[in-house]
Amino acid sequence: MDQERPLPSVVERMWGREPVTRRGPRPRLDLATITAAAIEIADAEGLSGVSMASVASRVGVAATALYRYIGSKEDLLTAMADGAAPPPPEPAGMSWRDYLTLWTRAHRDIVLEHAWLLSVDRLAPPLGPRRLLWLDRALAALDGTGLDHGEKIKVASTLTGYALTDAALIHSIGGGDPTMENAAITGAADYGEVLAGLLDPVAYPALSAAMRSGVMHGAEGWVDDEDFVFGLNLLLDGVEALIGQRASEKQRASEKS
Amino acid sequence: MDQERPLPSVVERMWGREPVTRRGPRPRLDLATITAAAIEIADAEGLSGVSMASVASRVGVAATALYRYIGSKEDLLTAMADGAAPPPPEPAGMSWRDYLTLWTRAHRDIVLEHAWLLSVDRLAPPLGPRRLLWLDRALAALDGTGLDHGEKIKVASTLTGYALTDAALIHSIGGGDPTMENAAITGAADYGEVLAGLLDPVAYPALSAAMRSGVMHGAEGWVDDEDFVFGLNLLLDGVEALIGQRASEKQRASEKS
DNA sequence: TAAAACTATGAACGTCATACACAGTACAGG
DNA sequence: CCTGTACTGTGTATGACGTTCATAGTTTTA
Repeated sequence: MDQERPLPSVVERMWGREPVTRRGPRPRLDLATITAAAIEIADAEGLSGVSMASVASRVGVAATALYRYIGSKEDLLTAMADGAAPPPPEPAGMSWRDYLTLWTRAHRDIVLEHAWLLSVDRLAPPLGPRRLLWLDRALAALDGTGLDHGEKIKVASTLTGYALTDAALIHSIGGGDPTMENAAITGAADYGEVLAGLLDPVAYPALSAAMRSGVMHGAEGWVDDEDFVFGLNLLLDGVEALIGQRASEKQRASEKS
Repeated sequence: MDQERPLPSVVERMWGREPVTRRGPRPRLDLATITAAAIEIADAEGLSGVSMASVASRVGVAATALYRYIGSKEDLLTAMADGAAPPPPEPAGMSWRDYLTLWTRAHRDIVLEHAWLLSVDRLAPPLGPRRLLWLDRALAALDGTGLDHGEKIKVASTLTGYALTDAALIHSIGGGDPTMENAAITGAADYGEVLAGLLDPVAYPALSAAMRSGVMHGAEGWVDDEDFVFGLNLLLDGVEALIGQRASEKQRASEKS
């Protein structure tokens, strides 16, 4: 019943806890170089280019050698998802709102730079050191707002979800990377036209009205930073309202005493 | 240059546009029964149980017969993602806010019932008839709020993202389905403990403070409906503020005239 | 009745993740 | 210094899977 839970060994390795034995040949690899290689491949060729064989050959070993470091390909993907995150921006005296805006946008940009994250990230709570550092900074930004720990975490995870949603939208509509894999739609204009052609105005009254109105026509940037800020502000306005509510609660309590 | 864009043939078939030829043996299948079979398998065994062979055998044909109806497994997954959506709730005289709350929760519940959607859904804009019906109803609920079409769409897509985020959170933390595939974490209590054990309080000050505070301890429902409503209200408060802003703009314009 | 158009089949291929036995290598203790 | 031990990378093998293709069978059209 201690904290001696086995814990996925990949997670251990992500935290630098490589096994401590000093016997046999010195390992030629470590988890970091493996994941770095895998990330490079995924960035260049998409996730479908990432196979055990391709990663192994990039780091110069046989395919099966990787299994000395990771238990399965799933583990590799988990490690990649953490490894793709750079250090978070530091909240150098910014307001919580400015920082979280910056934080969320940066988060989204990472996903856009590594579009394969959209296919890897199951939105599961992170366990790797890099992703947790991001979480930490978001919580830190909310210090002094009167929110409790649970609320802060929920705010952060909601913002994470928003970053992912926005990235997915930009990627699937505007993007059109050459390395894109599920390129169902090639541009915003197409999407609007296709929909307009498919929709029965009786069964889909509101949607076909929207399509006829010409939103989404004109591919150039109907999903742009303004739209990102738009949706984000919906959230942050809500957060701000909550903070105000907590503050007034606290004030009322102090008046009472 | 007409709207005669080829359009993924799966999409055509999702809309019931099966080819019209009347020669040769009558087809024994159609896309709907194939996707229904695939969805049943995915619900029962998870996404990894869904192979061309397993789906084909469930509908009683050889594996390769499926390729008469779908171009690839990717197409099958696309069709599954649409087919898993039941008809949306109808806004029987509800306020936009009540309806969107209902809508988002129902959306999330669908994802929870079909957890494999988390791995299939790339958050790409939908093209199938069922998913678009959901979108239509959300837009319809926002009629009369003064928002323009683009804003309505952005609100709906933000809510979609929120539903997915929340479903992912519940699934990965609380869930613990037997059919779960990437069961990295088995319960909320574990998550908090594991994190508390891993974190260096110096490098992760805010996060380890949160962990020490005991949030996330006690697996029973730290992610519950209250939390869902909490985050959702952040969003809806923002939407409400926007609607108010649009309304006052309109009023000012009419005063001026 | 014959051709045409379409359907399902079975075999075959290439790719991939992964298991396993083996060979080589470095440290520990005598 | 030397031997055992524990660990690392390799090669081969296997089974599952997605997909292609030629073929045989079936229904409609002419």
